[in-house]
Amino acid sequence: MAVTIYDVAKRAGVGIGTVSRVLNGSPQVRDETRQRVLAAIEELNYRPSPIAQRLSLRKTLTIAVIAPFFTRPAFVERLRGVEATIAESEYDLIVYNVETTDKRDACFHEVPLGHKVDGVLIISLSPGDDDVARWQETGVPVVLVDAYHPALSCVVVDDVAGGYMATRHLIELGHRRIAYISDPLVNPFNFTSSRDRYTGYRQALADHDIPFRPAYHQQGEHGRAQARLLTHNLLNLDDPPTAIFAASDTQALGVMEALRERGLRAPDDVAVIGYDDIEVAEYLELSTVRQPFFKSGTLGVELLLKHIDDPQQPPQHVELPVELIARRTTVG
Amino acid sequence: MAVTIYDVAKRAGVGIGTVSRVLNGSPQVRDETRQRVLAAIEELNYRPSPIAQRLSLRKTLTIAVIAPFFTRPAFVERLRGVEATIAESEYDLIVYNVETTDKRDACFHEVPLGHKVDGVLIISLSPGDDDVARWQETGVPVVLVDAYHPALSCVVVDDVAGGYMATRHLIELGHRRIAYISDPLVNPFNFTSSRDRYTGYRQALADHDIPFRPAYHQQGEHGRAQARLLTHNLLNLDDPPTAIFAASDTQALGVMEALRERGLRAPDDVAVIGYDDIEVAEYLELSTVRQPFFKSGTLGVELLLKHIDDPQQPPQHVELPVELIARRTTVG
DNA sequence: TGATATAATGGAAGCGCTTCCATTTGGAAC
DNA sequence: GTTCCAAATGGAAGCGCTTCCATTATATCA
Repeated sequence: MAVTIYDVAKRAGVGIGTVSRVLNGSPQVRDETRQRVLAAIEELNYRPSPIAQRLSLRKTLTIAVIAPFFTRPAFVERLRGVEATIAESEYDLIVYNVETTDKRDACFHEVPLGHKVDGVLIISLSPGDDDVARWQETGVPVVLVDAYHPALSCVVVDDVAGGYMATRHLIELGHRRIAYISDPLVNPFNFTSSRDRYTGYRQALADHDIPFRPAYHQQGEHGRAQARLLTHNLLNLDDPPTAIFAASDTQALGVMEALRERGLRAPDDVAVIGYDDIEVAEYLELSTVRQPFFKSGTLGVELLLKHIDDPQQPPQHVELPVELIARRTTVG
Repeated sequence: MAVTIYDVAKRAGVGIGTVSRVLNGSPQVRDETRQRVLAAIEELNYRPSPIAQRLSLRKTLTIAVIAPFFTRPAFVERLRGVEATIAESEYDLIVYNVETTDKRDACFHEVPLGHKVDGVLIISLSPGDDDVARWQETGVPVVLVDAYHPALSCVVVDDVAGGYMATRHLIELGHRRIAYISDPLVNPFNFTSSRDRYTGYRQALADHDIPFRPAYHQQGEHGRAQARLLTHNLLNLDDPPTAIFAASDTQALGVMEALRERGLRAPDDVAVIGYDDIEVAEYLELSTVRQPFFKSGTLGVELLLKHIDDPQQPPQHVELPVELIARRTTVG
């Protein structure tokens, strides 16, 4: 059926060991022999079986990415970075999309144990100590992107600084009544970014002697629709905010939608700033905090490959900078 | 090191054949024996090696998806459908992102030949006859989503009908000067959707006795920025269009941007309709043509699995319906 | 020219499974 | 207690590689 190394060996009149050596670029093959083998490979259109190689090498040569694709719009950009880096390596990329906590738990349990992959990259999902302990035992390296655990290599952005930046930006524009709309700070997926940005928000307020008003922090399920409702809550207050910081651009869209429904405009009536700098933010002239998605993906893979090469490698924590992008919805 | 089937066999006091039978749910194992084996598996926390299974079974149990992730925003939704369906099967999903023609050619050449996958799903990329012929020889089934080839199973939407629908919608609103902005009809990736929608556009015009004006068809590289420039071209005409049909929502954003720059509004000054119904279209109240992305992904995988199960399966061509979504930018 | 070191080569063993075939076991029927 | 058949089981072979070790060819030196 398929051409094997034996066929090539026979055709070239050599042993299979020699063919293997040629395949793997071993220097100890006479040049003339190498040519003969190469010719046989060519003539038979031979391709070594990756499965057999992997069994023999005791490596899977594949890396898994576990991510909540779709609950986070910016995910694609990160995945793109991941794919680009893996494509340059000898590894294959296999992906698991997590949209429910059940699937997450299943992935956390099975993926690193299944002898299926040499390493795991987890995006935006925070494992528990028990998960991490279990993974350590298997010896399969795990790297986190946009999530944190002290025992694992992580690539994060400084969301506290980002939250601070966005809030300070609004303060510097003269706002004092500043609201924050976010995902639930405590949520089943344990997404931490909303929480960190909240911390930055609170710090900025404190540093500028603006008292925090609990009613100005509205949390609800991620998404535009929910953010719209939360915004209406805010605008119904006796003392509505003059500026709203949304924990993501998607949510900022919901804010804008609510404003539109009330005939209000940004920034004149209410200033709005989002987070992520997703594709449409520029078109909408939405102020935001940009984070380096692509870069975080490439960096995550690079760290993971390092851990695969050298399992002794101590965990490394990389923090990527965020950048304030001031556009019309805050500065007019 | 790792626990193997031999360890389990020894522990359970049975032969490896029996362990394998238990693993694969063979009925011919005495119940008491099965319990003993199961217990041993549990105690040793054994997981069979997928690699060894695959080598033995002569199957890779993996499926490749080749797609231009990022040049097409709606891709994520399709990938989501693909992942969801594969996750229910015993297969793994490995992804290749194609952003250049070189990478595409490399993928087209190597992926189906490499003994790496049992099947290939290609999204939005049209292979040539030579590619297809080569694939047929290898016996690895290939299914196309959002692309077409007579010899392959395909899942497509009726883009001609979609283009027709959008154009007729504008005509019914009283427009006669209707422009079309699209990707280059002839392009290195051989994307066909712009071309098909163009065909629909031309047909609708013809059916309603509206002469086609070449200047009303503007083509340029995909993307918002380019569409914006093309729109300015249109608006600079002596006789500018009163309605613009953009081949994608992304491009429609560029159209809207250009209108905004000129102080024009949709639909009063110029009506605008896009294509795809991407996430933000609703927020922007953009009229558009919706296509079932998720469904196309699931269907593509289902077809592929069928071909893997039965290689004799003749190619099947599925056409999914599109739907006109009329919103503010056309109907006010 | 022969002895010896070195480079090149062949191929068995082993990676961890599945499966087939031979063998054993357990009962049913007498 | 036998006989016989079906069910249950053990384990060798084989999947297609890599690698190690033994062997052979080639080169070097005296």
